[in-house]
Amino acid sequence: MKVKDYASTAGIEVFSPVSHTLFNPADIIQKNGGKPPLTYQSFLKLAGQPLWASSPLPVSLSSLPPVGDVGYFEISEVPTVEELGYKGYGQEELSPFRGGESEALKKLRESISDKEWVANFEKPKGDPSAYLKPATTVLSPYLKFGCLSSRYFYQCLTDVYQNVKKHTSPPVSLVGQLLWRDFFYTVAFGTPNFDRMKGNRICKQIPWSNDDELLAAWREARTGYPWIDAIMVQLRKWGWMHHLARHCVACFLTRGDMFVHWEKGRDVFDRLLIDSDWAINNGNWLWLSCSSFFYQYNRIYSPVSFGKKYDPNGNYIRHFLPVLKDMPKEYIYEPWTAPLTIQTRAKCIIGRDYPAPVVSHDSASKECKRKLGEAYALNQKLNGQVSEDGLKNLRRKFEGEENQESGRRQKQKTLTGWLKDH
DNA sequence: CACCTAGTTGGGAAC
DNA sequence: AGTTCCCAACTAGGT
Repeated sequence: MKVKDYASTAGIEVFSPVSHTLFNPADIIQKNGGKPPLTYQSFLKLAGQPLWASSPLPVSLSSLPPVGDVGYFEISEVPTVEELGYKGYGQEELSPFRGGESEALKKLRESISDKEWVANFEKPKGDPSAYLKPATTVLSPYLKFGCLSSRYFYQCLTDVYQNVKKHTSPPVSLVGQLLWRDFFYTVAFGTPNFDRMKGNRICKQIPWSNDDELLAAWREARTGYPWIDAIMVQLRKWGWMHHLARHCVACFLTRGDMFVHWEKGRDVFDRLLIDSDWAINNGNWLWLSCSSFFYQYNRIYSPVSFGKKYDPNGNYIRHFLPVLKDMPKEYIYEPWTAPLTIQTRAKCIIGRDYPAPVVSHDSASKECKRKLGEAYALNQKLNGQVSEDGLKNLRRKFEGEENQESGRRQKQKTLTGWLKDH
């Protein structure tokens, strides 16, 4: 199919009529003076409405290329799972998600058929422990492989929004999720060495440890923290887990507990996720490791309480870690605290049937915070980001706000507390 | 009905 | 899109 034919059929601009993304990253970067926007909000402002979105969806294409017409390349056989290096996987180990465009469109229609659900969608409010019916659309693998067009998805969502009274907005809405995807594509496209720490101007330089033992325990789902290990089993078996579940394990590997380099975790996700996408995967590892975009390194996901608040009974853990299925719910998130009689009754002795924790979250997370604090201070010094004058300005601004608010507030915030929010 | 106590909930601040 | 601690406010039930 010729680009011009498609464009005239679709009634859209001749430039980039077909694309993997909603916007052209180069356009956004150009609008921003040559540098990619580094916050979602600034990205939204630059992006605006996509030009093609006001046109009706193309209902048919004038022509399709003959099967096998791929220009200079020969079509080769689709490699088998074994040929791709995934040996020893039984049928029950395979992802429950089927591939292909038909499946993608079926899933899309199912997802948008509940208009109220679409209108009220708010990420990250979904339940990461929901596995019978995931809290999100699970359309990411189809977007990644091009089985589903992000532009078509966008227009379908716009149609739903037009037929409801009110709907959520970016960043939390469903359209907001597509925009997150374009945000990461744009930054990734415009940032040299985006996929590594060294030579990457937006990445904090942090002296991550090189502990292969800890990395292996994380990768192989034997950290001793059932919430973490269950997520890693879901990753291995399904190739997909909920957004917040990914947050928990990424935080645990890097800045939360193990202090292992985010590039190592990135490689594992890249290999095992069925939706792994270079820009989005690297972007999220930069985010979760507090290397870029997000810098609140004190906010650490608890490997115990985070999952518990969604799934107090531990059903998710019981499903993905059957060895713990008879552990009483009082101990299932911290089985090493269960008395031996309970462990015996649950047929799960810690240290024999299921590992003891490889790190103590309490001390490990404190140590991580300390190291991040040091690394941040060093980065600041090296980059000269906060000069003496800059600090004075911040102090003046803080005192100004404090005076304005002191009338209606009894307690005073400290300067350090305030600085963290600004 | 006043008063007490234990337990729960919600918001703010520190880390 | 963090967790924990603390305290005020509130509830339920008992005396």
